Amino acid sequence: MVADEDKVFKALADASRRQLLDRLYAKGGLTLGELCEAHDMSRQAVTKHLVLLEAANLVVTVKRGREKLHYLNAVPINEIYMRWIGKFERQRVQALFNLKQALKENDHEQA
Amino acid sequence: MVADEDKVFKALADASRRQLLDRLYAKGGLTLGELCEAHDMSRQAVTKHLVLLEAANLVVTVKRGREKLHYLNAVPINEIYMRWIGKFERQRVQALFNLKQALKENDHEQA
DNA sequence: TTGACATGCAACCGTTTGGTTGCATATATA
DNA sequence: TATATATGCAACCAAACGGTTGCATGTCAA
Repeated sequence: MVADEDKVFKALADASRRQLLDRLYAKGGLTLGELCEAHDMSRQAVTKHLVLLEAANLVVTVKRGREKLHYLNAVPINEIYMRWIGKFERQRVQALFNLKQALKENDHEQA
Repeated sequence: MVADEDKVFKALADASRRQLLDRLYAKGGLTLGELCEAHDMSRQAVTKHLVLLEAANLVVTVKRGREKLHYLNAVPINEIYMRWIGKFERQRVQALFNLKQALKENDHEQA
């Protein structure tokens, strides 16, 4: 589970891969060739990115004849949100308050 | 803005850095030394991680004497959620539906 | 069957990353 | 002032990353 989480974070760490997800968000079922068209790199580079996205379960594929259709799977993103980002988000206002409070206390200590 | 987004994603890509954020979430105002205690690496390694977290604006620091106090800043996480993850999250159910639909259509084509 | 098309696999390569060690600097305290 | 403590800076290194090129495999269509 934690290993999967790490895969997802690492998969999201690259701008090209986030772009691929954006494209699959806009339109599912694209082939490798179609995904390559919009990216300024070799087909093999795109393939490598897609392999990582698949490993992180962010992309699901279906083979149709000699083509491979790609679909976005947002579930892992949801999971990360639920068990990680949401925690910070829910505490955002509180954390800001704590920070300001700490800075204020620090001011007093230095004064 | 996009460059910042990239910094945040890259900062979150490392498990050690996420751990540091977790610790600062649990308790703010920790010094570098205190942050090092729980991690099985050299102080300088932790420093490097904190530098990246600061550059991504995920951690804010205050110097107090010879100590440096670290605080979590969840704002960038919130921004990423707002303008990136939320998009996918909102479409999650719809995307699953689309995927199933596509698989069904694919079945029909192959049959 | 033959040729074109879509994808897969593997070797290679420069750069970035995550870590180390050694030394320098700044601050607190006896 | 002298010494211990907390942090900063820089050089170095192995491994991972993001990309390339070349070739192999599988599938459609004439």
